[in-house]
This record gives sequence, C-alpha cells and structure tokens, in this order.
Amino acid sequence: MSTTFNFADALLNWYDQFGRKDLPWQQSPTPYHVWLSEIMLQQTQVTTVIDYYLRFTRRFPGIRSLAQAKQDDVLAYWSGLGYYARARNLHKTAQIVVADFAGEMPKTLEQLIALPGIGRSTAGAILTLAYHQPFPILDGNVKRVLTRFDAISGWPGNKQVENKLWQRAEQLLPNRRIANYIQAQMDLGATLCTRSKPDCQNCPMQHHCQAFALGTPTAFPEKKPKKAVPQRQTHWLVLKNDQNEIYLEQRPQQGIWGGLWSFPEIDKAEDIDVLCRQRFHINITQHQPLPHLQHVFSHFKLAIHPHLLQCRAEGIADKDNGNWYKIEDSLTLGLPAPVKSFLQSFL
DNA sequence: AAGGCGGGGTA
DNA sequence: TACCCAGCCTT
Repeated sequence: MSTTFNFADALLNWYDQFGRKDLPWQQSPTPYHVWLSEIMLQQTQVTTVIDYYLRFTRRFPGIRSLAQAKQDDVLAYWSGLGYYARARNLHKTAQIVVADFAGEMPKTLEQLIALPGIGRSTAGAILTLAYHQPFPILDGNVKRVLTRFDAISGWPGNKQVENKLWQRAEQLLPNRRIANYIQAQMDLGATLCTRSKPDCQNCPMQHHCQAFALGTPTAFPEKKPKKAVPQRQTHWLVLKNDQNEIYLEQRPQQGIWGGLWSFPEIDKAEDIDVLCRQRFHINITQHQPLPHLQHVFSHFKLAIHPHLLQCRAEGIADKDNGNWYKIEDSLTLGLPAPVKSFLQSFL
C-alpha cells in the first residue's frame, strides 16, 4: 500500500539528524530568549548575531533588567547591528510587558503582534519555540523552502505571493513537535536549501520538490526587482577642543541611525567656520578636510566628508542633545558603524 | 503597495 | 560588485 508524502514527518526526521541544536538562544528557550534572538535575527545572519546576543544577555539577563535600562544603554549594546528601530522597539516592548503583562510575554498572536517590533512571523516564532503552540512563520528561510517545494513564481515581497506562502505554511503545520518543526524549517533553509548552492542530493524533500523536478531550484524564490540606489553626500563636523575631546550629538529618534550618537552634519561644506560661530558659538582655529568615507546602505550610498575642526570648548550651544567626549569614552556610546570605525582610527 | 531602515557575509 | 539575510513599520 502507498502512503502520501508527509512534509512535516520528513522534515522532523531530517531535523533529528542534521538540525541545529547548539545555538546560544536554544540552550534555554525562554520567551525572553526566543523573542530577543528573533528580533536580532531579523534581516541579520546567525553568525553575526551570536556575539551580540551573548553580550546583550550578559548585560540584560531578563526582561525586567531590559525594561529598567536607559535607551542609550540598550542602543550601545546594539551598536553595529543595524536597523536600530529594532532596539528601540525591543526596549519599548520590554517596558510594556512589565507594565501590562506582569513581566511575562503574552501568549496570543493578537497580543504579540500589538507589541512594537513584533509582526506575524516573529509572533509565530515566539508562540512555537517558547510556548509550543501551532503557528506558522514566514522568514527568508521558509520563503525559500516553500517557493521551491511548490515552484511558486513571483517575488515573495509581492502581496499575492506572500499570501500564498502564508497559506501553505499554515497548511503544512504538524500537530506534534511544533517547536522542533519550526526550527527544522529554518535549519533546512539555512544549511541545506540555501540560496546559491542547495544540497538537493541530501534533501529529504528531493523527490517531492517541484523546483528540483524542474531542474532549476535556484530559480526560486524570484529576485526582488532592482532599482538604482542614489548617491548622497554629507559633511561631518568633527569638532575637537584643546582637551582632545570630540563633540557628538544624539540623532533624532526618527530617521536613519535614530537615537544614536554622531557628528553634527551639514549638507554642503559652505562657510563651515561661520556656521560653527553661529550655531555653536565657537571659533575654529584650524580646519582640516579629511579623506571621505563611502558608506553603503540598502537603499542609498553615502559619501561622508569629515572636517576636522580644532576649536575651544567654551560657549558651545545646544548642549541639550550634544556633549564633549574623550574618544575612548565615546566608543561605549550607541554609535553608527562608520562613526565607531572613524573614531577608532582616531586613537 | 511601496519605501525606509544597517551592516556584514558571500559569491 | 550585487545580492540578501530568522522583518517590521509608516505612508
């Protein structure tokens, strides 16, 4: 007699042999650990996250210590990881959970999605990995596995395609071992059903995968339609006083690098000395343009032109969002990656 | 539906 | 160099 192929059973059997069980956040998968790791892993690879996760959990071992922290401190531990709204939302959510849920992550999809920074997929990961409730996730791994398994064409960023994927992810859910199953989906996508060189010969889905049958597994998922990224310019005012301190400002919460510390910025390098007198009430004694840095974002390129401006400290204005720092002290702040790298080269 | 939002690994 | 990664939020 013949039996129909069971996706979940095959995946779970594969997971028992080849799945990942040693990742830091798997050692004690509390709701806090699962949530934190899921946020860090949004658009960020596992190998990058591991060190950040270990440092972050040493400093903030639980949701209450995170809730009590200053946002500045949280951002400092996120510095270099990017997508800083994740850190700001993480902090906000910790405070909400402590205030409204007695410090315990909620257990329903609706309550989780209502929290800042948690969408349907992250909520699904928390519900499955921490609470063992049956929900689908749809991260990059699952999108890749499922678009191949069903040979689904179209870009997964397209709403129609995404809806189809959610539907399929839900349909394939097993009624047992849900946490292992969700982890297995991610493991399959991350270690075997990879973007460039999928190891189809060792895949438990090989004989049931539509993309493999077509002979073009890497044709799925379809690529995002690309568009040109604009090149922008900015100038950094690297103010340096007689005590060898540099001046840093905290950026507004909204926009790029929100809440992080950086140099005062201007669009055009006109009349810098005059501007410094007007805005900061200081006199520049020496102005040295430094070689420009090229920084690449996902949506634009930024040419940064630093201007080293030697000046006297007294009388500097708008101190409410700016401060003088010794360079070695500044490195413990929440700094954008190019600012940190620039300051380190200064030592 | 489209765009904003980082930084780094990889081919 | 181009692509994309355990996505979410705003417009």
